[in-house]
Order: sequence, then structure tokens, then C-alpha cells
Amino acid sequence: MPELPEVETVVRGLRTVLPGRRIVSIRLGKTDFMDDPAILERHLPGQRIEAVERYGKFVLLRLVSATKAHGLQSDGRQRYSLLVHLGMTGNLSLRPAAEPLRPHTHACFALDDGRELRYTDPRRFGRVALLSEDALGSVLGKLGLDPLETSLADFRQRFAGRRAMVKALLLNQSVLRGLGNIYADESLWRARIHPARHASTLAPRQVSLLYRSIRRVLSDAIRLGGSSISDFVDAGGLPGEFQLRHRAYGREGKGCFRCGARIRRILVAGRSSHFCPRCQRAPRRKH
DNA sequence: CGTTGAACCTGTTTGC
DNA sequence: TGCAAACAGGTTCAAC
Repeated sequence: MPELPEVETVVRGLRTVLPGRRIVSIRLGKTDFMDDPAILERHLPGQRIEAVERYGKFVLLRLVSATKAHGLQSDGRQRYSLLVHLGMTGNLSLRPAAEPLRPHTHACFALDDGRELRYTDPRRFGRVALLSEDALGSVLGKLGLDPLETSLADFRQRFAGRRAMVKALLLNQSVLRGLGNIYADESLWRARIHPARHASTLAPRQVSLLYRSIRRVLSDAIRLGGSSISDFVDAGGLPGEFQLRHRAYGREGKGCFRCGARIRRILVAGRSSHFCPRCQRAPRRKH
């Protein structure tokens, strides 16, 4: 579910409500996917949410201790950020505190306005962590470029000399941050590049087409509120609409929107990869 | 470096 | 119908 456009959609929804709110108490369910639940319980109550940000596929709540009169950590205590990764099935939503919990709700953060920020995640592939500035920096520092905030020149540089298959590179968060299986396939379809092409064999023209395709696909998807394949909903519970615009992902056996050939699905980099065998020519086999 | 497969965990869909 | 296998938006680690 959650790739860059879905996470951005969630963040935008949270941003309309959370900044300025104080976390008054928390309740945790299963905690095996959290870095350190005890730290959450000890330090989260009493924090005020200053800002909501997205970094790649991570949601970031910037916090400041609400016990101090002016919000500045004048006592020299650490500033914390709550880091949330939605994994495959994670969901953040804002609900009235009195509303019954949905199944698989593993964290409830009660706010000072009577609402709760709730984290739900059936598979528990997500991540929840309360991190100091330093710890946060070391997590985010491993990530690559944000495709929407990157120049063509920098994008090129990231691909230069890489022999890996282009699909593997697009999914690698230390190269680009935010793409996942859906948007990698959609971008490659748009750029007419086969997922198993080795990056170093792409012509400069193709690299720039890929760059533009990624940005177009991601910004269109953000505009439509992300893709809802089976269960993605935004912070208010509404589904996205970009799944109606998918051209490759999930369309195995159906006609290519450009040429009519049947979309195929193969395994590349260990992931299902959907592509048009006519528009996206297979790389010449090295012998 | 790059690739592959397994692992983490639960729910849904597909196939015999 | 029923049950097992396959599959799912992600990431990490070991082994080669």
C-alpha cells in the first residue's frame, strides 16, 4: 500500500490536525515491530507535535516537550521525533477517542482535543520509534534522493556506472527514497524501459525519460490521493484513486494502453514486475 | 558490488 | 466444498 504518494497523502491529512496538539497519553497493543515500546510510554505523553513531515516512505512527527512554558528545550533535554513506517499494511488514522478500535490497532496516541491518532497494521511489517535527533539522523542519512526534489543531473549521477537491473535500483531506498513496486512498474512503463534492463546500458535519453516519468507518475498519484489496491485509506479513512490510472501494475494479461499487447508479469529483483513486452523491449541477453 | 532466497506476519485469492 | 499454495504495497540479512 504505502509508497511515496500514499505516505504523502497520509501526511497531508495529518498536517491539517496534528500541529499544535499535545499527546496526553498512549496505549499500546502488540509491540514486536516497535524499536523500544518502553521509551514510547515514558517520553511520548506530554510532548507537543510541532510538525508532520514525510521523508521517503517515513512519516515523521516532530515533537517538543510541552512541559516547558516556551516550548524551547531550554533545559537541554533531547528533542524527539516519532518515526513511523507503514510497511505493507500500516495505517495511521485520526478517530474520536470514544470510537471502538479496529482490529490490529497496535498504538493509540490520545490528543488534547479528544481525538486519537491510531496505528493499525495487520502484518506488523511497519516500524514505530521515538528517536533523538542523532538517532533520527542516522536512520534518514541512509536514504537516497527524493525523486521529486532532485535534479536530472543528480538523478543521472545515481545511475552512473550501476550494473544492477533498473528495477532493483528503483526499489533501492538508498538510491532513491519513496518508490515501491507499483510506482517503479508504472514509471518504467511510461518510460518504455524493461524492468530487467541493466542501468548502465541505458542511453542518456532513456535516463532522462525515466527521470521525467517517475516525477510525472508520482505527482499524478499524489494529486489523486494515492493508489488503493485493497485497503489503503488516508488519515481520514478515504481511499485514493490512482489505481484507476495504473497502466502496468496489476494488469497482467490485459491490453497495453499504448499498443494493445498483453501486459506480462515476471520476477525481477525478487518482485512481481508488470510490463508491456512490446513497448518495453527485453534487454539483449549477454552470452 | 549485485543477486537470490529466506525471514518477519496475517489476510485474501487461486487452484486442484 | 475444502484445503493448501500462492500472493500481497516493504525491508533486512546471510550466503554466494
